[in-house]
Amino acid sequence: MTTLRQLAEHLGLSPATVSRALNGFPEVGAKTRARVIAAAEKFNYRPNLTAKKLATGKSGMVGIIFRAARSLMVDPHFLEYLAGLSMGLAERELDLILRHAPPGAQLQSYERLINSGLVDGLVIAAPELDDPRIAMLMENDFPFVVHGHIGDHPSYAFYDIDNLDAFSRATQLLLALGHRRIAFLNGAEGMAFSMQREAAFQAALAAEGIGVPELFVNHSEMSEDLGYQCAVKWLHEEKAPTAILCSSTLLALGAMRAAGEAGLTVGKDISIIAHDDVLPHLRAEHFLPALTVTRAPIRDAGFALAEMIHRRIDGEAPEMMQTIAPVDLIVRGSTGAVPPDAGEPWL
Amino acid sequence: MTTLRQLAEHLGLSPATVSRALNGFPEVGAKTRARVIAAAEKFNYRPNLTAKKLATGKSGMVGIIFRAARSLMVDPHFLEYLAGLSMGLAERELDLILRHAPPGAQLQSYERLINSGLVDGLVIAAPELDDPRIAMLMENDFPFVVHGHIGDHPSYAFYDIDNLDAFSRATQLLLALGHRRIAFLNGAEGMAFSMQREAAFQAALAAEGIGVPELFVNHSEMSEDLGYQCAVKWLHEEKAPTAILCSSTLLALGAMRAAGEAGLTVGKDISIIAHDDVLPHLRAEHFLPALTVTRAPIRDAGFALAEMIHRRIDGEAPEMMQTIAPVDLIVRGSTGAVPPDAGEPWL
DNA sequence: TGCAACACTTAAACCGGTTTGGTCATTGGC
DNA sequence: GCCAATGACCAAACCGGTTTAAGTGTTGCA
Repeated sequence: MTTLRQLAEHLGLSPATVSRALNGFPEVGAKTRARVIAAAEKFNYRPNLTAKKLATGKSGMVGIIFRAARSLMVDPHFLEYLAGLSMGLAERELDLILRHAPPGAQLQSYERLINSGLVDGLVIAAPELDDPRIAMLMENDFPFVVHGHIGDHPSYAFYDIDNLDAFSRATQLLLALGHRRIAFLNGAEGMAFSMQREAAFQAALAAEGIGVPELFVNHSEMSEDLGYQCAVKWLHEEKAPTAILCSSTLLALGAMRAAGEAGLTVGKDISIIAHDDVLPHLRAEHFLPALTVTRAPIRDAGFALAEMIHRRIDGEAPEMMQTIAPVDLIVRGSTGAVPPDAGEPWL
Repeated sequence: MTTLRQLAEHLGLSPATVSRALNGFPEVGAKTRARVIAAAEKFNYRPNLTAKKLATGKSGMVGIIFRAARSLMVDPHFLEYLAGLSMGLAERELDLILRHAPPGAQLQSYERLINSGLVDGLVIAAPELDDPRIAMLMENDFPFVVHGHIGDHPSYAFYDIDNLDAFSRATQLLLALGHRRIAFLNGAEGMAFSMQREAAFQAALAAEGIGVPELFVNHSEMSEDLGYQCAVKWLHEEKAPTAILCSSTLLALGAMRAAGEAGLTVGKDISIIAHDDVLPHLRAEHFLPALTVTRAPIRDAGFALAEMIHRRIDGEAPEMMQTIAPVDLIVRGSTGAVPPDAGEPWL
């Protein structure tokens, strides 16, 4: 490993000049700069990032903390999110440090990470109401960005999708097809996005003058078998739903399995629609029948947040960085007109 | 942010003594140490990791590089692997830095990362025959561990599962049930594990005096729809397989969908068995029927590799760290005796 | 009492970069 | 021809820890 000093000595220059030459400072002569760059190339010189960081005070790294149990990490969406984030950061020559924190010690983990000076900024996900992490970061004036948001005008930088619009339109589509008994396989209780989605769903139903019994709104993590189990239960009810709205394609996959098993043809006997975060290994368009979805690749969120945290680290104000991304509605074969004899609403 | 020097000044001690007191050196007086620790606590002192790293030469970080296109990152298994790794590292107070590299610039990315001095060690996955990354790391004498292995006695530290045993036993189970037309939905071509698995499969068949046409051994990435598509194709053949062996539960999920669609009852008309890396959101025991599998949680690999890289960084020799983990065979409902009229082997 | 050994503590160098505050030649204007 | 401005470079301080080598002050033994 070549050091700056070795390079300088070899060139008969001072470390200061070499440093400036490589970092593009104007006060270096053109031929000197050329010599320096050539030598750096030749010796395969890479500045020691640790030293650089200590000198500049910038680490060039952003942190992300995940908790293990019952959380994002078991959720395959997290991987796509991480992929986008990581690729976005790579473009900006930032590194991602991924740290695990036990569920009990969340806040403490964040504090340790920022106090250690290891990272310039943080990316956090799944904000809660009065999130203590956010409060702490604001108080310390530490740069961070959030995936998701709560409230109308939070004072932090965030990226979210338009959950309200997505689930309004999805519900309206089912209503327009004549469905009156629409069940909802939602995400985990208490998550911001779940709440937004349910609000949209309920509002769309209410606009049509109908409602849904609590039984038919399920909150759970988003996995295939939880979707399946819940759907099985619903399909055994006397007044079974004629349509199921799902917060995730994984839930929809389970629901479709339950429907098939119950002898129902999806898209005809029962309609299924889901929100699709786009998991490359499990694509909605390859479901059978192809799944009608509201679509917003979660990888995009990662990309966007990478850019945001970069700008935040550079000192830009968070108020300019609040994105609510639009969501596409893609109608495919899994939704169809309600069967003629099953139009009775529950409420 | 309190610094060591501030702490020292406050205590009326030199930075050297404070540093020693906090790091447990024996030459510090007991009462002095107590005072120092109390003060550190009080001021919420956290050593600046960057400075520490520069001084000691150890960064306390290990790196993992993933490539995006067509690779692990789209593979949900990677997430579980990452979870295990990250949790294992956290226990050892090591951090994980996750870097993305474009498919074309793999080797270069590894070189940059180790030259920058950012990480003490690397974890690499999916080794290839004569892997240039491994050659480079060996040459630079840089600590690294590998997920998977090639050849009988590689000279690096690695963790792998016993693919040969797993796929031998899986194939033998199907043979014992009377199956003679067994197709194989394998992982991507050229991957070490795919090759090992196919070798085991072919050897088990050969031991019974039978074979399998090339058509019925498919290599692909491990996703639900690729499994589905391939299985559909197979089930339309005149001499369709009576059993399908899968390299992943995702492939099996697709195969089961294809079977159901073709009107076949899984476990009776057709048997399906898979290797299960244990994806928490998609559990084999919740398939319908429950999936017979060879089982080895990939999260365990992450844990094990975290410990290994820690020991490698501490200077331990790689020869002592070569684990081939056993695999469980769990028989469930997706495998059953071959149907009476379909026993003819292909070859 | 004198000297060595021992237990603590400290000053200063170091890790490898960046950055401040010069120095020394040129160059240009008048 | 003189002085100031400019361009190109360098010495040294700095970031915040660790570590070596060099003290201190106290104790133990002759």
